[in-house]
Amino acid sequence: MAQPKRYLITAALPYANGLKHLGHLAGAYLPADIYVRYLKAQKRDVVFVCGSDEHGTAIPIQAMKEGTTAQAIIDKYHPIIEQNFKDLGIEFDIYHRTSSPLHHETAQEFFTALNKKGDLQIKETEQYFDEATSTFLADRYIKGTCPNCGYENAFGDQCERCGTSLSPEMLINPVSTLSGNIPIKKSTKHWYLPLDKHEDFLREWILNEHGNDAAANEAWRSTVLGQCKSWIDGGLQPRAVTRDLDWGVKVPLKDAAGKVLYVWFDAPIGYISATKQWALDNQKNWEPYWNDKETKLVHFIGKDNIVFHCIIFPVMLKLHGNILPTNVPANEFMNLEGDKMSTSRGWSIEMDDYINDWIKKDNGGPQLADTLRYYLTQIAPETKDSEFTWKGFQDANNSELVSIFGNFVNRALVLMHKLCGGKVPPLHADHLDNIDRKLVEEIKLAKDRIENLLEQYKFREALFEVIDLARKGNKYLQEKEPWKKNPVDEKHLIDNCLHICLQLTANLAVLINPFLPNTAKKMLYLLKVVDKILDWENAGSMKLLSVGYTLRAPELLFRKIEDTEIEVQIQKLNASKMEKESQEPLPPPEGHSRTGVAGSQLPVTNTLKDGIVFDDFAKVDLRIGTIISAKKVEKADKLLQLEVDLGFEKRTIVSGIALHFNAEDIIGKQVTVVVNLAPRKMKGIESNGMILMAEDKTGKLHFINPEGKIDEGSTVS
RNA sequence: GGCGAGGUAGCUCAGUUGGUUAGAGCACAGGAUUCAUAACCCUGAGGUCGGGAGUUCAAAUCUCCUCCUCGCUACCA
Repeated sequence: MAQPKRYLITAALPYANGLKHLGHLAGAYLPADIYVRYLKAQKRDVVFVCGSDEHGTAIPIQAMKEGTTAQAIIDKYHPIIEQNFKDLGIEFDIYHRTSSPLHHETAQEFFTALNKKGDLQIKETEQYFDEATSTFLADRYIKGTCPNCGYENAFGDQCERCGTSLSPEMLINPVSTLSGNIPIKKSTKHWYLPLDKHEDFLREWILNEHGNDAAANEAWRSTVLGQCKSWIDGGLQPRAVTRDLDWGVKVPLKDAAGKVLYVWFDAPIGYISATKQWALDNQKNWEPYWNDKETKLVHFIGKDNIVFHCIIFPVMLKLHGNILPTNVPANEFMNLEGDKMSTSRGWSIEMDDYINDWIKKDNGGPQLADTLRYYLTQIAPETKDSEFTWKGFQDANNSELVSIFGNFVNRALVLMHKLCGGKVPPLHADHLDNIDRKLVEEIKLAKDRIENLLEQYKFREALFEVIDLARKGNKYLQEKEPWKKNPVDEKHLIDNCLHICLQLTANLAVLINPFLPNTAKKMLYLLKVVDKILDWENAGSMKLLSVGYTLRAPELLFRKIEDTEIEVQIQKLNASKMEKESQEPLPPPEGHSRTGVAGSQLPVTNTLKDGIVFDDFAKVDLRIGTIISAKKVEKADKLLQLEVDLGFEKRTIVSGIALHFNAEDIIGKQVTVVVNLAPRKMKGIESNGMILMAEDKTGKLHFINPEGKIDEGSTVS
């Protein structure tokens, strides 16, 4: 297949409302960086763009929580995240931000182009409106009681306690968080992207052109294809492009005051505006990167972003006349020590934490950035969710980087100093044997294999090949045993062995460079050669070092990581989790953002419901009953169908507690029942009443029942 | 419940269109060695390929059923 004329590589825009963790790094930024470094070593025309995603409601809400402004929030996190990437060797050509004027213009132009062509639909809907502040309320600005778990401070889009997705209409007693008033319904106009009209295009483009048996094009990962298929088959809906909010890119129309572009619409356009800014900074033309069919566009993302990069953004690009991505090598998720990573639950390692603990310390430095890059690549969730463990991190460093790779390089240099006077020895071609020739051949083969794997985004395997080549070097040294050779009679054998080992070392520098750039640099220093050696075309060559050249004294590439260091980290992790858990109430166990790469951490406080008078309470008829039968409701995960003996009658009650109790375990239990609640049908079964449950801070449910068994039908007041 | 992705040695994972005794790395055990960060090198043990049935001369690989994990979705008063 012909090589693309140029590449545009993107990594998901981090949402600028907080720090990013190692899962994000492993999922998108690191593989993207490796790919880009490889392409650049190949001297291909490539631009690597990224930047902060700074719009959306989570940011002004974060600002409210911290008692500051949205602008202050993004100005705080944008530079930190940017610096974190630098410290970890993620080298973007530009790290832009969506709050920049250039981005606003670009996004507005994009919207206008689609709108003028009639690609957008306009719909009027009723939405909650706060009369006190004269604003339509975004989902996040409405609080109310969660219909699922009864939590009083659920947001209009999601309950932060039980994790249920909501819409503002579902909330009981909705309240505006801006004024505290009860919002009214008011009609508002919005623009929609009719995704349903593009189903045929998506089906053809994704499933046929990039399906498993795609002949000419790149086949996408099965995880990505599967998710796309699931979305398309599920039926696509028109999606609102605008919303009522004052934080974001203003809708560029006269009759759209108070409206901004929905963050999911403007964020991916951030890739384009970043490219434009890069072009301005470097006196280049950005247009071919987005418009010329000979550009290869690749999006590196985590799996939570698949729908945006494979379905929605491609539709936008197609309508706008841009090129489409050639591939979207999304990674799955990386768990941490047996549990999902989550900043809000304190179960994560932020990039910032790692940098402070390992890279900035005296014993760390850039080599420990490489150790992290090594381990994260080795366990990259390319085909399924994977798991970060501190023990695994230590093992990867100690038994692979130190023992195999670092050790080989060190042996080669030490032996060269001991046996060859600190200079690159000559090669005596007439004395080469099969073992020598085989190793030389292996170096060339390794280069080809690594190249192929990288082109297929198989970073884990590619990295293994580099280490494996170092392993072959160790084996070769063992077979040759130059330290046992007679320095006079067998000098030519010593020379040949060390000559080959040193050339191999230089090759290892070239091959490891995309993965561990700091290590490659250090190797160049030891070998006293210039950066140019790292050009990919040099891999496989046995002429990288000149004969007779003096090299530097050996230095260790990696240090060992001690058990005590690992213990400290594990303790730190547990402490952070405990600390978060002691704060009430507990954030939901999961939840990934729909636009950026990170879920947001949200403030939640316990507030009391409004006061009531006795008569209000007296309306509720509470009775004690005994569960006499219980069975799971078909086709529902959370529902149990109960029969409750209330003394005066037996009733069927459907209760959403199946995730907490087994049907057979609760038979005979006494419960408190609201008996005068209006009947309601669920899954075709009429429920006549409601079982009262208490929920502890871990989210576990408990029955409310009398201390000892009492008569059914007893009143509660 | 529906859809999607997975379930292969203690751990992390490979296994192309079904074909000889199912592979690798790490960890582990034994041996050898000492140039090297007690590192390297050799050898070995370890798996009824989640479970069951079927198709086939032959199945980790195809079909059906079933269990478990993850994601999306439905249900949730």
